Amino acid sequence: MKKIVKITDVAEKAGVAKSTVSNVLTGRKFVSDELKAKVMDACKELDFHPNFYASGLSSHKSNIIALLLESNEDVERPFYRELIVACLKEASKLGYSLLIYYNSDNEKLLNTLRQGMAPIDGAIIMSPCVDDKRLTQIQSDCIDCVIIGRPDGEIDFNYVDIDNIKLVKDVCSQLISLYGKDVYLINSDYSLTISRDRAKSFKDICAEYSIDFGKHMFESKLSCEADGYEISCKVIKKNSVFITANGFLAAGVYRAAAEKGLKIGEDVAVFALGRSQQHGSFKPQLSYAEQDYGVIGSKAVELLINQINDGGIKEPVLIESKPIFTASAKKCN
Amino acid sequence: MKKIVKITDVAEKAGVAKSTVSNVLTGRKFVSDELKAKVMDACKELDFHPNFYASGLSSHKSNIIALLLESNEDVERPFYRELIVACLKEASKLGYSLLIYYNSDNEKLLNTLRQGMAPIDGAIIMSPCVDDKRLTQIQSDCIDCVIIGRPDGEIDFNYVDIDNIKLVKDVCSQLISLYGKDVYLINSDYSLTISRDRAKSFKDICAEYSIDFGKHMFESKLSCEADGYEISCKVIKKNSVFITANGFLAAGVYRAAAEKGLKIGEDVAVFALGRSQQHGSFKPQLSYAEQDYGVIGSKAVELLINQINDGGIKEPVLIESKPIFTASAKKCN
DNA sequence: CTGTTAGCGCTTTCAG
DNA sequence: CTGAAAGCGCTAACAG
Repeated sequence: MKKIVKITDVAEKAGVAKSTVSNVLTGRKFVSDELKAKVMDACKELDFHPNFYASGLSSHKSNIIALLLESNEDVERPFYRELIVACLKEASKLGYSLLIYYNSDNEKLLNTLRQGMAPIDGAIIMSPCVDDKRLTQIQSDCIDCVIIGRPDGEIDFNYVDIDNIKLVKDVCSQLISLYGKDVYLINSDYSLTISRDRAKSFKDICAEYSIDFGKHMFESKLSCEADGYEISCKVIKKNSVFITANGFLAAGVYRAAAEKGLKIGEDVAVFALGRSQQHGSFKPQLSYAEQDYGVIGSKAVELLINQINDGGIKEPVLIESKPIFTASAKKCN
Repeated sequence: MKKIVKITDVAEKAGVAKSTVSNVLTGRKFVSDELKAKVMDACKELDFHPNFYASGLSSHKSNIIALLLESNEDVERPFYRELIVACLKEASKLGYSLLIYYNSDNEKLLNTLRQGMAPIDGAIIMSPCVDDKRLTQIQSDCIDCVIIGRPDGEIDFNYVDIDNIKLVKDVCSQLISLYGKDVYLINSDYSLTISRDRAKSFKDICAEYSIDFGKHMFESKLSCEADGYEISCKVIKKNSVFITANGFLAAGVYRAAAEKGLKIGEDVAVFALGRSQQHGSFKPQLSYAEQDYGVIGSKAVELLINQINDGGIKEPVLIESKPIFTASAKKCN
């Protein structure tokens, strides 16, 4: 075991003060070029490398950011793979390493956010991880955080989210212009902020086109095929348009249409906003919103590191997603 | 900013010694259940959480392992995505978090391995990252490491690698039994340990089947299509078998066969050991070795954490890969 | 700019 | 088990 060379040794070797060495290394105070060179030389000669824990203990800086993933999420999903790699690339571009916490129990996960509990300067939190009460509680002495997915309620965090409002608006306008005004939104559970965003946007559209919002918007707590079927059965007719929260609900619409002898794409248009099922298995192919998960990750990292450096600037980022119109809305092509 | 609660506060609250609190928390010394309970209660009440840097400074334990990726590697490749996720899952299963270093310059990357330079208990190193001289040099006061890919030379590190010896042996035997003994290995650069492993294995096969190793094994420094073409042109005939280091070389063999009017799969068999090109573009489809990158990652993590806990046990792990025989070796099906 | 000094919060040791 | 005290290696504050 080699003797550990410390800052004192360097100072001695270079013939300067210990604090000067520290100042050179951290760059926090001005040091003349001459002394700087001396110090650097001594560092090289002695093969000195600062101790991470010691400098962290006094400076509380690690150049590491964390990505917090809840244990109940399946990191095998392509979404996570993309997200992780994007965060990694962006972080390293900005001079940070990426520490991933996963699968530890969620309370521990959140404790990680307290000052000094983990070797991190900031953290990116996947939204399902956010237990609102607990976060609010921790928030007081918390490190910098960025949330992926819009946080619920009044929590004062920066976040990156899909621009659901714009997506619903764009998709609706497009479909209405081609199929007419008999458009329905089959939404998911209202407890999700995403559902409320979609509803809000749809309400605006309804106002614009004089559509009766109350009769054209449905909430499906379970977001299952059966719900999609049941809901659409009641209203489906030629030239109906269904915008569903996900593929399961869309599958229900497909069944309803088949039963009524309506052809998807020709007579009825279907569009799924979220991806929760193999879209490939739909016949005709299901229209959907394409998300660039990589952008979400890199934006989140960028935002976080800005926040770490510049202090508390809060400016949420919304990522546009791209509607892909396929055979299930063929008039759009 | 809330007052930071420290171990002293807990001790006071619980009415015990500071050192007792530490002993309870670290579990290094026996403490009676009664006191333990008192301490735990006090921790809860005061919402105490140990400071990472401070405990690291004295204990040098972080429960974090690192994955070191060289900057010149493209983490977008599926291989890395799989590897990262597999490491993450395995690490968290064993109670560790995963810190990924990427894109910093390689010297810094390696310095990370020194004791106390980074908040990590061990590291997994992707093999291309290993500058042998430097590693040997660092090795003396280095944290626990596992290398993915067999390290070159006499470096005393644990590693996880593909079982190239077995792969070549299996593929050769299979092909020889169906196409005959006119089998050729078009190998890549001998400076790679993987090439030497393949050659070694092929030599054994040659001995077993009385094949002239010198005339049946070729080294291609560039591993390009042109090399594959040139080399195979000289020897190709009906019932020849070509085992190539990668898809580029295989492409050359395809061209040579086409020129001689030999049908791939029927008259000539081709098998690519490594994946370095879109195998999908080959007609007929190219046979290849399928690797489970996830297994590589999780084995590496397992090995590393064993090493961290049990000390210096060194037992390299070889991962079997699975030959996939497609149309380019159709007799095998 | 120097040089000293006082921490950072925890672990460890050692005598009681 | 307690209690005091000595570090871990660095940063930061302050008087010179």
